[in-house]
Amino acid sequence: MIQNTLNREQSRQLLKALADPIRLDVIHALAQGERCVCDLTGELNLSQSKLSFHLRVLREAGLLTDRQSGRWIYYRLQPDALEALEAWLADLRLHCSQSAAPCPS
Amino acid sequence: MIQNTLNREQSRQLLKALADPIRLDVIHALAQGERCVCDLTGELNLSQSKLSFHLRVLREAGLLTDRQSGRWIYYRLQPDALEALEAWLADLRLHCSQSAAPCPS
DNA sequence: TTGATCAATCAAATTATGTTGATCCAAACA
DNA sequence: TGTTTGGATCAACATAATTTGATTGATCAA
Repeated sequence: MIQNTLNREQSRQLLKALADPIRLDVIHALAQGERCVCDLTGELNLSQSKLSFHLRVLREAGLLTDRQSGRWIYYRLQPDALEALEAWLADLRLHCSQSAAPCPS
Repeated sequence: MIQNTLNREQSRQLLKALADPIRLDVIHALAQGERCVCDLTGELNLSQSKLSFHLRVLREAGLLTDRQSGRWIYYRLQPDALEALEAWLADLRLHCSQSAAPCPS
C-alpha cells in the first residue's frame, strides 16, 4: 500500500476484509500494538485454524503485515492502509450534498 | 448517526454495507450528489429490485437518507456516517505500531 | 535424531448474502 | 373511478463466505 489513493477495487477489498466481527476483534486487538498469533488465539478465544483464516484475509487485503521470529509469527496493523481508506471516505463526502434536479429529468 | 464515535457493531454495519461492488457503485454515484432511484437504475444498469435491495442495505446502515417527492424517491449520502467511520479508522492507527514483547510471554 | 509446538492449509459441511421474477402499494393523472 | 408508473417487498433459487477437524511444514529443545 504505497500510494494514498485507492481505486474502487482496492477500497472494496479493504472494506470487505474489515466487515466481519471476528476480523474486527483482531483489528481492535492489533490497534493496541503488535501481537503474536499464539497470544491472539488466547486473547480472542479462537481456534487456531479459524484465526489463521481471518489473519490471512486481513493480510491479503493489505491491512496487516507479519514477521517471523523463531517459531512465532507476529502481526501488526498497517496504518497506511487505514489512512488510505480514510482518504477515500473523505473524498466521498466532498460533493455529496448537492440536491438532485427534480424528476422527470 | 448523531454521535461521532462508533462502537464495534456500528462500524461493522457500515463496513459490511460498503463492502459490495454494486453498493460501491451506488455510493460513488451518490458522491456526486443526490439521485432519484429511477436515474440510478439507468445510470448503473441495474434491475429495479436489485437496486432497491442494495439501497435498503445502505439506508439501514445509516449511509443514505431518502426523501419522497411526488412519486419519486431521492437518495443521498449521509456524510456524518462517512465521517464517523473516518474517525473510527483514525483511532485504530494511534497506537498500532507498538512492538510485541517476545514470546514466550 | 526424536518429539513437541506454532502456525498455515485443505476439503467437506454449514451459514450468510445476493439475485430473480412476481406481486403489492401509493401517487399521479386521465 | 380506472390505469399507469415508481419503487418496495417477498419467496425461491444461486452463489459466496465461514467453520471445522485433520494434515502438513518448520522450528526448537531434549
